[in-house]
Amino acid sequence: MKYQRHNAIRELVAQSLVSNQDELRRRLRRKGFEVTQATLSRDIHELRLSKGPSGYSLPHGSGNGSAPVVVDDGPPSLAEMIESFGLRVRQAMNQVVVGTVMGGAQPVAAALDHEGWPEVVGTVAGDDTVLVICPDIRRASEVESRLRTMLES
Amino acid sequence: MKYQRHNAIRELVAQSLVSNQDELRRRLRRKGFEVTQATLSRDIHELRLSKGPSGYSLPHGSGNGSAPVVVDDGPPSLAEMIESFGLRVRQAMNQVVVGTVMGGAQPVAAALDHEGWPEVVGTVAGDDTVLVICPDIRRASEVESRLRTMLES
DNA sequence: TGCAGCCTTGCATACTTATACAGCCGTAAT
DNA sequence: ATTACGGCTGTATAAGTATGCAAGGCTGCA
Repeated sequence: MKYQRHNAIRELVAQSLVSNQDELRRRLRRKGFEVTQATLSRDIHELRLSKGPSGYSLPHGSGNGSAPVVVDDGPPSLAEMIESFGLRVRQAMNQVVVGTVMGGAQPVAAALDHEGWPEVVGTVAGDDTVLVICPDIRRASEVESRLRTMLES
Repeated sequence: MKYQRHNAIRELVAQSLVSNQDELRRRLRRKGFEVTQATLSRDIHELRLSKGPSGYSLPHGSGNGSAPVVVDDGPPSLAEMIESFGLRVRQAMNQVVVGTVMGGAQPVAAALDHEGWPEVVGTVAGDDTVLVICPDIRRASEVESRLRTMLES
């Protein structure tokens, strides 16, 4: 019976607005499926539905609503990156330019972004150059010297 | 302060797995935003995030579950691009940095170029960052607020 | 027939999210 | 300065969702 119920749920969710599990329960009952909220919670989990501002919806694409993103825990330390790939660091106005070995810009920029420094507004990476944008000249100096320290360590 | 918090939330949700509002609260605290779960509930509502098997995620396309059937008219507008891919907008001197989801920088920059704004001297796109160069600080502010409006819509 | 293993479900309850309400703060009009 | 209003927030709590546990029902095997 479970799979028929799953189909009914998919259908209801696709065609109409279902705001919560109790509403879903009542609607299913009208169709002859009589189960409790607990079961629906499990069904929804199995069907990988997601809940947004407009009620429940089917998983996106063929996979699912949101890609399997990596959990935020083990940062590849910026210092290591700079040490491995960095070649030079220079400041220009509110910008800092980091030269790296060929292909090193991307990972360095990513590590820098990951660091989340407030002095960094954003980074743009080419092949061997990372452009770091800072809010102003003072903070660019700040960033420059910090990066330079890593480079020279 | 609310607006910056929204940016931070978008970013966290795009880049990592956020399973619930309390986890979000703890992560935001590390970044300097100290608010309660109630506020986050409201933020999430305003940002129209949805929650699925893999945590919270950004709105899909321009709408969510219920797609407002739209006719395909010409090239996607900048506003749509920003809405789909944009995560944050910040100004630094005469530059504006637009953070996007991975891979979103290129299309956003293209749409921005296509727009032909006189306040935009040029754009450079990385993987997830667009650097917009403006003639001066005043016009950068102009551009920033315009983009921010699109982002917050 | 009796038993073991597995699946599905309901109940009770823990956990998570939303919201009514009130306080605070800044702005604009008086 | 005073008052009125509106936005943002925290507190307390209601509303909604997930899950440990145990019961009941299959199936396959001795």
